[in-house]
Amino acid sequence: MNLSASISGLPCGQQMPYLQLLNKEQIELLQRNSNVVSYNKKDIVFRQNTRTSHIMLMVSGLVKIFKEGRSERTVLLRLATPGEYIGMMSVMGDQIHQYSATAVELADICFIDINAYRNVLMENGKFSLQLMNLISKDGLFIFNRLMNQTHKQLPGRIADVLLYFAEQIYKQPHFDLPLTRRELAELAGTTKESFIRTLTEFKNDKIIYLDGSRVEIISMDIVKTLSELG
Amino acid sequence: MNLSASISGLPCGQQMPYLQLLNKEQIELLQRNSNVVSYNKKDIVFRQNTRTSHIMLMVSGLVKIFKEGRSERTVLLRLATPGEYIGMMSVMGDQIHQYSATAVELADICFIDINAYRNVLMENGKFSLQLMNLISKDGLFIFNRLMNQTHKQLPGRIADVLLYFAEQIYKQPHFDLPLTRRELAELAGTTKESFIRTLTEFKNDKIIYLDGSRVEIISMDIVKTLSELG
DNA sequence: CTATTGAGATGATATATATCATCTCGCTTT
DNA sequence: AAAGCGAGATGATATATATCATCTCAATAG
Repeated sequence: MNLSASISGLPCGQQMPYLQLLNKEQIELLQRNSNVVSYNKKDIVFRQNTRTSHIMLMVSGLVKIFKEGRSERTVLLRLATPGEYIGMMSVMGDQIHQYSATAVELADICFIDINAYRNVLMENGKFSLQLMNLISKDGLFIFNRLMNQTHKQLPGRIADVLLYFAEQIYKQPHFDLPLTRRELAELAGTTKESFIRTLTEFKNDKIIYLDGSRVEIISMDIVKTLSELG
Repeated sequence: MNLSASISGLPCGQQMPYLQLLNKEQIELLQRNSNVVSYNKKDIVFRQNTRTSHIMLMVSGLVKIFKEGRSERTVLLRLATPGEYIGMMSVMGDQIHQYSATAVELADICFIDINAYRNVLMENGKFSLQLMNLISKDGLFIFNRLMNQTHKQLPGRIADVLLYFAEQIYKQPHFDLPLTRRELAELAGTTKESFIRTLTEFKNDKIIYLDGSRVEIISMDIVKTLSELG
């Protein structure tokens, strides 16, 4: 855990999904066994191949989840936003983190003791089923992203990245990219150079407005078509 | 559901994972609400984009799970063997099958009523946690496969396919491939031609013995090295 | 205040692998 | 028995994108 991360006594508050399915005792149990940790930009939250220690829930900020391979090859799987669990699949799977996470911007993350959480799961079937639903959806999502990477070519993948920010992260067609070109390339499954080139083409073709990290999608239709045609 | 599939009255028997965590009533509830269906080679078990209807558990045989894209592009995700659930992530996720499944060889599959199964999950926390563990592992597995496809080049991916059969499916270095070259290519994320070429190179380099569908891995070390180097 | 570093950008070139075109062989169909 | 068909195999060619090489510019460091 990074030294610059600071521990605050705040409870996890309202960010936990399906909180309404828990009773008072269960909520209190979780709150007694959780605390919020703040991470500065670029701080490491957890590292691939380390043991899982807590359930982690995003309270605020933005965190990138990525898989690091030998020799620089890293794949950016997704960005996590407030209200999302991170590393849940590894916690529930084989207890070893299968990917790493670092803060993209100032982020507060709620750490919940695994045993307390498991106890709640054990005695609350509805909550448990909903968590299963979340894990499954999360799996299917990353899944689709990787499938697209494998079988779409560049323009389609770049379009996917733009749609990801517009639809999933910022929920509007104008936004500032929170990542470097290199990271964006890792998200699209390509190289920095190829990413830049293709994005520049989009700009020249007036599909998007582009200035530094500022992006404005001019023709959402064309972006969607590019994504669909692959 | 395919016409040539025949329904037998047999219960799912001993194939269900973590059966020992269930009590007598729970086992009986599941057995009353399940039946085994047989599928012949090439029969469709379920089709992508259809609604999920049952929990499905492999009793015997071999089934391929794949994603079909427009224009022939299909990706073979994995093969399912006895004791494995199929389509579980979709059932627990958004209730729409995200991929298709067909029998590769004669297969018996146990269909369990979703509601009965959910009831058991709701009242049995330990069983529920184990299922979460299975779903998570399944997700992590397919992840790794797709990641490898995205970031390894051909020889590494072909080596992965050989290791998949040797280690996961048949658990021995000599086996008969149950799939056509085209399907194997879909499993490796490449084309039939490229797959054949690379496999032939392996043969010429005496890394494997190859005759039709018969494969014998001569140098497991080299195959593993190829897989690791990507 | 100069020097260094890293991000962004763009052109030239290399290369892995897809695509296209055949050919054979065994099997099913008529 | 002839004809058609799909799987496997192999060569020739095309092409998307990675790689390598520069250049600029702004930010950070000494």
